[in-house]
Amino acid sequence: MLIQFQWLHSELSNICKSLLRVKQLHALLLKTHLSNDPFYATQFVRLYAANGDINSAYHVFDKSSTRSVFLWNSMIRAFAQSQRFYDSISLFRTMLGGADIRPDDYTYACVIRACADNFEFGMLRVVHGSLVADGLGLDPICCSALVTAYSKLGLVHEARRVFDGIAEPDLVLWNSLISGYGGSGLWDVGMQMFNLMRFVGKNPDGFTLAGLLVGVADSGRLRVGQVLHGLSKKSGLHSDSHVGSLLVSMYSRCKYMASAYRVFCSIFNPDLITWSALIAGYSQSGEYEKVLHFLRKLNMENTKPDCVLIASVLASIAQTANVGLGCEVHGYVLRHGLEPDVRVSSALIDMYSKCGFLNLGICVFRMMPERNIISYNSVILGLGLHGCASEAFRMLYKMLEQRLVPDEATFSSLLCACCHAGLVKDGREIFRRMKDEFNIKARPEHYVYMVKLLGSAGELEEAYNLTQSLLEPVDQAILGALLSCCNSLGNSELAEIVAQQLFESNPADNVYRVMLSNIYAGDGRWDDVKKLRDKMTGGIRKKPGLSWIEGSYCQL
DNA sequence: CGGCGTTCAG
Repeated sequence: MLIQFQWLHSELSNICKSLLRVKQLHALLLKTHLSNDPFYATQFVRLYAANGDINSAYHVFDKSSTRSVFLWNSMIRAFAQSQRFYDSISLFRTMLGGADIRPDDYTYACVIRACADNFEFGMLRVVHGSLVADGLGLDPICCSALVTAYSKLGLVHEARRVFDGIAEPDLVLWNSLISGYGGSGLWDVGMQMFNLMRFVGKNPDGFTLAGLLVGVADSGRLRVGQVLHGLSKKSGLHSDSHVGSLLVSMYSRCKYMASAYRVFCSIFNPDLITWSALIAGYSQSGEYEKVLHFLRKLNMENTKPDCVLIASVLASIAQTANVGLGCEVHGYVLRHGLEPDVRVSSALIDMYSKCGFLNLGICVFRMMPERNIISYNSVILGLGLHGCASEAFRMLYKMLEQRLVPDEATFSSLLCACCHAGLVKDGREIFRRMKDEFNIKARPEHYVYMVKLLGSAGELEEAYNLTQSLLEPVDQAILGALLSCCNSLGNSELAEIVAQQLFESNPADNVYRVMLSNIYAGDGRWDDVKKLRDKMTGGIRKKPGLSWIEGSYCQL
């Protein structure tokens, strides 16, 4: 018997990756007098959960007569990590209700994280109150979990209040707050906290720099990013894989691909995420041939692209309308079973419809096991771009039936559909519903579509009134769209007014002067053309346009 | 058994 237990111990300490093996070991344990030992129960809860059998995990927990804190914590964590938030919370409540055992810092850390992951603000408040009542209000682990959770829910001020309650925050707590500011777009406050942290004598680690870099990369502040780059070099943290990836990503988002590549090269053994950051950078900067080049290089390293990388490669293929390549990637997706992934499928839909193969995009959409708002938006945009406005609207209603909430991009696609089909009435109506019914504030892109829609229907006055109802400064894209409508309708009086507004906000840009000059020319007002041309200094040379489509004309 | 950081799709 003893030999068997030693053997069991060593099996348990190995990572048990087979559910069958776990079941065999468990059956063996049940035959012994140790089956009631909370230590073994805890081990099996974890093993079952790690192998995806949450029901068996709960069975073990449920049948245990003596339950240690470890056992409770493991079960709560198992539920939380299997996306069963309500089961994990109800177990936590049971624990609170029972008199014999109290949650400890481990329990709270897990529950707090689960609340944040599920955006359960009300529950987070309850948990926070409860941990204070349990005397853990100043516990460093609970506090850093709270700081992260509040920040994730967009309540950085709450996070700050927790932080300020601690007399001597440890490094993790500093890092949590700094990441919280970074993730909430307040990178400058994050930098202030960072300086304060160094002032009180704490040395930053990789987490600190990563937290700062996330915010700086999002805001595209190249100078600050460069300072952080220097700082990470000085402390030897640039070789940290997370910091390295973030530096690549930061330079990529600033469109500084040469620097991004230099950082990439300085990383000893770049992982898939670092590669993806670089390749995504080339994709977003429009250097599409580099995307393929590095994809091939990655292939030679014997590393397989994952869903995230495939999605960004597909986005760059969509931009170049290279459907042959898109099909190759689709083949890769099918061979590796990546099609069920919403990110991959949404990117495929977009790629096919931007390449001119709407039907193939719709096929992918129909095959999807689960669809989210992005999948619907992709297919709505595809339909709209191909002039199928009524199908686009039908898709909106299907999406609403699935209880998905449309966002700004949904309405952008619908307005695009109305523009392509010339549906002025439906465009006006959906624009109104977006604001009144769905409480979405119209963004510049929505106004651009509305102006185009009204302008192309000859409703110039209504389009002009719409732009004048906006707060100053009006986005140039909106006024530019209006000016372009004036051009096609030959209305030089309104064009003058609109162009004047554009010149005031952006005196250096000659694009709109050229447009106005063309409108004058169309009216035969050559004196005005000359006056305008004289005001233009510097280059007014047009960049040559490039366009190509591969294979779009073959019928499938 | 724990608290902080990395790539992506419309």
